[in-house]
Amino acid sequence: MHDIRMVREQAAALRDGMRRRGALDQLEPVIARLEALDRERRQTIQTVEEKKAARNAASQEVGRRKKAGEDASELQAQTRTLGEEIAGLEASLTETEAAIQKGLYDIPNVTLPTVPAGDETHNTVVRSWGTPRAADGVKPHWEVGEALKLLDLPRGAKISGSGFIVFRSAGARLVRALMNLMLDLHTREHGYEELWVPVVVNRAAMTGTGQLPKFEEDMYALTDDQGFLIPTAEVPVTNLYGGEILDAAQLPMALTAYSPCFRREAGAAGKDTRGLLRVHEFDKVELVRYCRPEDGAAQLELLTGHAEAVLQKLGLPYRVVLLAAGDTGFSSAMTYDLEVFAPGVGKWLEVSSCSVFTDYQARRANIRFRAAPGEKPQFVYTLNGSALAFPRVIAALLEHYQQPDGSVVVPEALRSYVGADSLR
RNA sequence: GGGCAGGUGGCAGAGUGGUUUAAUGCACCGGUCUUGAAAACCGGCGUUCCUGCAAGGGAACCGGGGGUUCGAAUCCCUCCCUGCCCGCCA
Repeated sequence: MHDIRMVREQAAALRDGMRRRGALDQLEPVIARLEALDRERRQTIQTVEEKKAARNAASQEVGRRKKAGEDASELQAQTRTLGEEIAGLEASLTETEAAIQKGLYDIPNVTLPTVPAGDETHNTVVRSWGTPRAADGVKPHWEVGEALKLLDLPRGAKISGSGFIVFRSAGARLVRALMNLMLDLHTREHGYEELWVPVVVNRAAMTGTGQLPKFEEDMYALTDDQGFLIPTAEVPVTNLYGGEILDAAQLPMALTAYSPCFRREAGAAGKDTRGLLRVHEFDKVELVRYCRPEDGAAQLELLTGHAEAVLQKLGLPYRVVLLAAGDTGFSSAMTYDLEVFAPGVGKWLEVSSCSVFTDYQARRANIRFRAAPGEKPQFVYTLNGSALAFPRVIAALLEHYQQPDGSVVVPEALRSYVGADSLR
């Protein structure tokens, strides 16, 4: 969420940001309305506060007279009228502020200057690592997975629905191995604190990271109780310090958590539905960082490197894509996608999305820090990235390391975790 | 799920309708004193919003929301959370 002051004082930069996302035409009415609402709000506040000051003074006078045994009924009646006027003005103020809030929720973050303008055709590959394997003869992961009895897709669909995966035997162990490999790497070598968090969160948390109110239809909601299943550990982890003021010494903060992730994928029916490419429940290790504003860009490079390190450990060829403004997520100011090559399906698969949100999320979740004692609190910058999402990594492993005899070689770094050199 | 007790500033902790601009202590910051430090003393000590070039002025905030009243931390309703007891349970 933007500060209304952004609309008031930096309207040109805001409009330019929306233009770079290709969203200005759509959002211009929202911005114009916000400008009007802001003027209206401030005017109402002035009036209401004058009346409140008058009421406060009058009420005190009533108290004084009563104490002195004098009559105050006339003054009381006047003050009552004042109170009624205040109530009316405050009701309209509440409406105005709700409208402002709603408008602000509709405006995405402004991307950093280094982000190319335009739609996804302007995404740029900034670097790549490893050599993609030639596609010939490589079977798609769902075929290998079923042949080696690592996956049981039909039974997953039976007990839960399509898009819910059952892993079994070495496949199940592979999931656990990936979790341990990634968490060990991030905690031991990258300095992250490990968290284990609830997968059910409340509406406030979902709003803090920006999933709500705009993307409610993509979330699984509990019916008998309030609450949502998290679509990513970003939600509980980023909101961990919501409403708090941190000490400067705590920054940068680096947190990591494994969690299952639940996504309805509304509107994505029929797209990449085979195998592990797009599922409703999957596992992921997430990285979250909080930092000072001046460190935002550097911290994004650092975080992206931590996600890349997992792919390098696994020996999977990948590329780093800088998303253009129009393809950058709603709350994000700059995003790198990590795409791993899966020769069986012949596609680059997105296994991570690393973003810096500037103060956009922090303002929503109200996460601040005090740079020095006595200074005013300011919003932190938040960052996050998957490192990594499991299913597509598993798909890439089953395809990239596939052998002519149908077996799959386990990459070195994973062997002690899986307890085998190859899956056969 | 039922009952009881609570939720006040960074922390502790007063305050049950009107000089409360929320006492007091601790912590923290500045100063005096000191060679330096400690102690002592003096001063400061929150967040948000509106207004103003500024100095300043004003408003709101005692778990959230609503109500009663001229006036609410204080009374009422409701929700949330914490602790304890009972019940249930992996």
